[in-house]
Amino acid sequence: MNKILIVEDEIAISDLIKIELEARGYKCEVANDGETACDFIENKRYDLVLLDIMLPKIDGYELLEYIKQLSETPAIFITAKNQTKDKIKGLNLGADDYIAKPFEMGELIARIEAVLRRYNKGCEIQQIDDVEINIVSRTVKKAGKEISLTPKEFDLLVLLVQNKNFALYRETIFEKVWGEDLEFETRTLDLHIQRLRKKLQWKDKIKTVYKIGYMLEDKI
Amino acid sequence: MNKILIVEDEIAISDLIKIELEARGYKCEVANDGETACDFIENKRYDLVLLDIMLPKIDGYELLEYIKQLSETPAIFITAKNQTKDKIKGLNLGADDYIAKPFEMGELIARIEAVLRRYNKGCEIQQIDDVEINIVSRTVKKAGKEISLTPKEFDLLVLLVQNKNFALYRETIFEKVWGEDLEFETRTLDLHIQRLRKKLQWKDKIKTVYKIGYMLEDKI
DNA sequence: TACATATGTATCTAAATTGTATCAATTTTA
DNA sequence: TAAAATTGATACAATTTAGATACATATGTA
Repeated sequence: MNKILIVEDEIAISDLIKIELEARGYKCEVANDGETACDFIENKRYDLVLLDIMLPKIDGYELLEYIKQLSETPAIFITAKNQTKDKIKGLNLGADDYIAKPFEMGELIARIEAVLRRYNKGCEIQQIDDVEINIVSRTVKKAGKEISLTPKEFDLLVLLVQNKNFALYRETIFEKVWGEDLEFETRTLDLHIQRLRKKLQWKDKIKTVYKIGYMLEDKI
Repeated sequence: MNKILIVEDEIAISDLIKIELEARGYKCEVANDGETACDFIENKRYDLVLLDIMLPKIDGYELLEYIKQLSETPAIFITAKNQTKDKIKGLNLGADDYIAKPFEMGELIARIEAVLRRYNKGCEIQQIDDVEINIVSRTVKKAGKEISLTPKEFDLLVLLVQNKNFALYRETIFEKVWGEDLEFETRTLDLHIQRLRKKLQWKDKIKTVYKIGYMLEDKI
């Protein structure tokens, strides 16, 4: 399930987009001004950001730069002005696409899907330190040597990697890896973390966030 | 046999890539500047182009546009700069993937294979080790000697080959080979895998991905 | 009909994965 | 600092899954 942040000051429009996207199975959050958007971006993880250029206080360009500093989250610009200048400026700053108001909802969906598809391409292989994770072949190598992980271990690793530097709640991890069909108050998750740490020799890299859950730390 | 064009002005690097790729069974040609590359692209056919962005005379972006005008050949960008901007620009222009110098050769190979898989270069004849699979005549040879496969076995083999190094879910295999009209919880698939392994002497090459399904492994 | 081939079922066995129980270590909190 | 809460470590048991084998049912062929 992809999570999309909609940054748009016109509530009529943001609501419309939200409804349409949710009908198509996306999970949406709305920020009606730049500050709220900043706050969301700092504290949550999105798969894509829809970004209006004309915003009160902080404008879309600034916001985009900020997003790109923090993460690799793709962004699509929305603007009222159908000006080529804006288009160029947006794309140069790192926007992945651009759509002008008024737009057909179908076109927006198509663009969102194109961008998400494009981003997922590059994600078949993830590299963290000397560990290479191949998501499609479900194999893991450390320093070139293959490490054998069990399915649950692999799924857990992928979740951690895809949310690196982001503390994940035990609850969230259970939901994503086990699918909430398991009792919550057991030592199962800890055990799997333990096994991952051992196999990858990631004693310190997988951090325990006391009373919260776990996090994969990947500083530059 | 896939043909790859390497466009890279640093001869040390282009040579290195060439050697590694040829060791893995790709046929390679090298162009050390944009003009030579143009010339090659006009006159020959490639399955994939590796494209350095920083080139003398004609740069990688221009070259990519030119390639995409002429053909549907997929392209992967190589660049020294690990800048998000470049990444976006490249992908927007139609690059299929992106890799930053310095890179692990293994990662480059994986990305090349991912792109080729995506393009599904529908080669009529596929070669895996000493096994030659002719998809149109539906015949299989191992070390030049014909192996007789049943229809289901052949379909299964083709599916595995066309998705090599890609873990296929049991469910997916059932869907593609049997067309979901078969009970899911049986040992049928396992049995067919077993028969394929025996006939092709591919005990280790067809890997069991525990709790997931099967994968044809074809590295190096 | 008898036979060969292809394909699926049933069943048992071996192996791998996953979870439970328990206690030790660590961190927080009072 | 002591008690409480939380997480780490270890051993083991239960469960799940895939491999192997024998056999059954088609389906077409001589």
